[in-house]
Amino acid sequence: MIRESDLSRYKCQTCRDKSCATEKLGMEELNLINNHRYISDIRKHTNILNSGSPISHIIYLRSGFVKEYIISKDGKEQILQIILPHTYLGFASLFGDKINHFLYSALTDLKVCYIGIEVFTDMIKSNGNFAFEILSSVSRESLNNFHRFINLSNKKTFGRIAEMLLYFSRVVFSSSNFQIPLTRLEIAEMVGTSRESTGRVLSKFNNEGIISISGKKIKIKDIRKLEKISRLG
Amino acid sequence: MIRESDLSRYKCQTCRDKSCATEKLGMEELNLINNHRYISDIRKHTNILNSGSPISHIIYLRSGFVKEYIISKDGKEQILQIILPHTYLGFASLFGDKINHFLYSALTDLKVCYIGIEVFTDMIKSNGNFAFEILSSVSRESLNNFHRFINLSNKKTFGRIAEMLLYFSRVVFSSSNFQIPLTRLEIAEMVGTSRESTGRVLSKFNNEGIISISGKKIKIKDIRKLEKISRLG
DNA sequence: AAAATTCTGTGATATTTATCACATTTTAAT
DNA sequence: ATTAAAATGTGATAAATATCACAGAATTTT
Repeated sequence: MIRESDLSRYKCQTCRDKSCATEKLGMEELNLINNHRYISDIRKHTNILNSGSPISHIIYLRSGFVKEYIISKDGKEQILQIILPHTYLGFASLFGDKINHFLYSALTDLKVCYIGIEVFTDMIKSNGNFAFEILSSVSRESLNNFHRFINLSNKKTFGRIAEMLLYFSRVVFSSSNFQIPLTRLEIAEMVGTSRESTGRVLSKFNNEGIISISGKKIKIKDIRKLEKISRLG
Repeated sequence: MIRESDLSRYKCQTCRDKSCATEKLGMEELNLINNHRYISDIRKHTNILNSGSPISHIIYLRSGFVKEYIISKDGKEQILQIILPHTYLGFASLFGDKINHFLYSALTDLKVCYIGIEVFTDMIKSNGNFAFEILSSVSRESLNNFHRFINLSNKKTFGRIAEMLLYFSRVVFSSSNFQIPLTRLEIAEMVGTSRESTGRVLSKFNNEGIISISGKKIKIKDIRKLEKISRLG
């Protein structure tokens, strides 16, 4: 781990405009963060945070994708969301009991920054506007997650897979052509079906010309049809 | 609707200690709220807020129960949570787009207070500690909801009904003996099954001596067994 | 108190989807 | 390059649960 304040590259200013919660921060505050962070590279498949561990740092994801998940009592993984670049990790837990409630694992190689939580808690208490911004972003995000989850749970397998494809195409990659960083089993864990069903539905979509898929490379060919399937539930 | 500041009963002080988000407020702030609220009585089955409407007031629930729900594209209701007395309604939406995202309907007769949202936004911006309190309470609550939801979705019908019973017994009524303010259909909408399955499972629990049920009156007789069923999924 | 509406229970049936078992392919490790 | 391990596809089967149809209760309205 490298003390970032010594380096000239990767200043926080570089990340500020990427629509993260800190985009409304002033220069002084940005410098404060800049002086209290550590950068780190994390390799694919590494476990980042464990459930139940106390939180000492917020993790800012500079590049790469992370899965947030839990393990249910019967040992199955349930993926809750994919954390995207220029987003924070573990923010929501910060204001509750300061215990991390989920598991995080790197889906790809990552570049991250660790920022001590005191930096944030101090700024929140001293800067009302910043507090309000954070409050907005936390509640918006949790509302989004909740909605996505409700949506999923009202759908049958076909609708779920369709929605997952739209999610990756729109939210994660902003492209109809992408390489999904998940195995079939992980997709299943994300939408709440079995590995086999996931594969079957994906093949069916492929045969019907809705998508073309080869391994993890996916191309969405008929987004209207996919939207329709997703709507039907 | 009655301007409450004219009355001496029902001052905000009365509600302060009921473990709501405002329990850490000072006297001045409490008075501010006190001077900017309206009380209202709402009858059972009344719709309180519609999805999509802009939020102008936070609603503090002084007594009674409210269901928070959405209507999915195929017209089915999905109950998200039961709002308990001495809790706020619509708080989470306040900090995002200020649009209400859910539907709210009175399960029982209610006593509520309407408080203009500016009162809260002003206090948040001027009082960092209050902002932090609100932040904590909002994220804790949304985390709870999320967890409850994830838990449910990992279970089969038996487990879901068991969990629902435990939820009412522990969280809502703090008693093993209660009258559930929901129809069978609403229970089904809450746990994500069909009306018929709900009834069947409830009868089965009754026949096995785990609960005794007659209409909406429920008594939990074997909580250990219920917990076990809920755990198994 | 009667009528109307809503709610509930029950059996039969259809649908959906998980599970199992095994062959094949792909990816990672030595 | 070879071996080992992980991931994927496919058919057969079983399990879970929704749906339908209707009768009887309970609740609300007039």
